[in-house]
Amino acid sequence: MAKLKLRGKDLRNIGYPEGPVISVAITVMEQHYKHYTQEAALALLHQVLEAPASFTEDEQLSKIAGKLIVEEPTEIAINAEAVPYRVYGKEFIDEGAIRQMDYAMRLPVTVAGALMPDAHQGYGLPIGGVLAVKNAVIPYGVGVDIGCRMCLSILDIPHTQLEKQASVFKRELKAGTVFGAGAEWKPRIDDEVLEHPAFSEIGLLKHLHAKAAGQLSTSGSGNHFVEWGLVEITDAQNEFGLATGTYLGLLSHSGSRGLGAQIAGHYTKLAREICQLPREVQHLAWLGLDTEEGQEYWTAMNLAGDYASACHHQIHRRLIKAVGGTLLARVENHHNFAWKETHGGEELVVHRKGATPAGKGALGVIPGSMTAPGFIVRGRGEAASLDSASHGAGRQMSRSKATQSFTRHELTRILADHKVHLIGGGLDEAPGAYKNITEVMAAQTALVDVIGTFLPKIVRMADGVSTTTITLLLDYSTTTLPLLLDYS
DNA sequence: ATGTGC
Repeated sequence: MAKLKLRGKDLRNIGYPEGPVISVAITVMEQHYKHYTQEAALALLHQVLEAPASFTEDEQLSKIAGKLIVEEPTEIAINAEAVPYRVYGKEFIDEGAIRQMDYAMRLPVTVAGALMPDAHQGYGLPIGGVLAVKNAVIPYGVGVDIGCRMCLSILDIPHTQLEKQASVFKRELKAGTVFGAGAEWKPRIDDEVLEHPAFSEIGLLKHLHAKAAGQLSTSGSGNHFVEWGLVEITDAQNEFGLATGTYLGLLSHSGSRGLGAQIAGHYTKLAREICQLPREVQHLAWLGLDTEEGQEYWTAMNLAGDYASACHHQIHRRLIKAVGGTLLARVENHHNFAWKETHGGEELVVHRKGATPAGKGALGVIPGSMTAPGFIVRGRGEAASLDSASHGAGRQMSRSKATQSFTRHELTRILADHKVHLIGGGLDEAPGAYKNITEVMAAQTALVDVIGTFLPKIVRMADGVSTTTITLLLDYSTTTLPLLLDYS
């Protein structure tokens, strides 16, 4: 019987890639499968090529499989050129955010994007980044706090009561909210969002139901807040049918708490396994919208959005009831989310990571800071911004830099000057850590029209002490914690 | 942003 003779060409013909695998395969086959016909040898080699992972235990074929697994291109290339995109308020935006956006615009799935004037560096997509992609969703294009949103209630209580009855509003704000990582509201609240079928359909969500139930109506930490303030309606043609003038308002900013954070963490890890990208863009790993994983993320993301909304509604319901008010109008909008939208005649997935939806006529709230007004806005539907606007003033200083730059005494002075009462809050959230909201708004006059403003008066935030301090205090005694940390 | 770990 003729001895087996293989040539590189034979292997390339059945799909073998160029490289060392060719000679390794020829050597292995000619030494250990020499009694095989060429046809049988090539058939076997084809099997190894199709599923190298299933031959890793084979003494001889594993040598070929090993080369194939190593050589298999695992990294998805990004484009050399970025898709052009519009930057609003470029003079306010740090280089890091621009660099991240430039990278995002080079993904093969990217179709369009824009950068909002409050942009700053984040993980993967910058905060303030808008990214429209084809048939995929990027977990870190949405962000860790899925469904983070604003909710404003305008009440029928005369605005003068806020000063006259300040102690009542302060008391109820403290009694009706709870802040901090891991914070729970007790006793647990029933809400129909907890009955959502996704909680029983997706394994991860089954596991998270108890956490979600415990944290419903809580506010989290960082830049999250609940505040009483003065609404000034300036547009006589407002959608609420309200006369221009001053109203009492309740404004909250928070997201999907541990539920959303766990969903984000789980699916971005999964995306990074499935979609291996160059180091610079590894956080932008996506899930195909038509894959099981992508569909699961989409369902979970939407659940986290509904949950974040439910949290706001429960907080507002509790506080409005406590002060005996009636709702006149409400404005609510997500600013960390992805939507299926049509742009330029194409259905795309639009990620807004710290960006306010501003399609024509869409209402939203863009907060300022503790001492600067926020804005009630109506979207203008500007195509170049992909129907988006900023989600706030944006940080001009990192949390650590802000903590080093200000003293508690200075913060107290600034708050007093603006007649703002702060419960909790850290130096990392000091007004000076933020960009000038007036300048940021001026950079996006093409994106939104202003209907009115919201001026914070009684603000509650998480206690902004260092993580180390919290750990020490927790170790020391859980029961003394509220007293030690309450700056009010 | 979360609540605990390259």
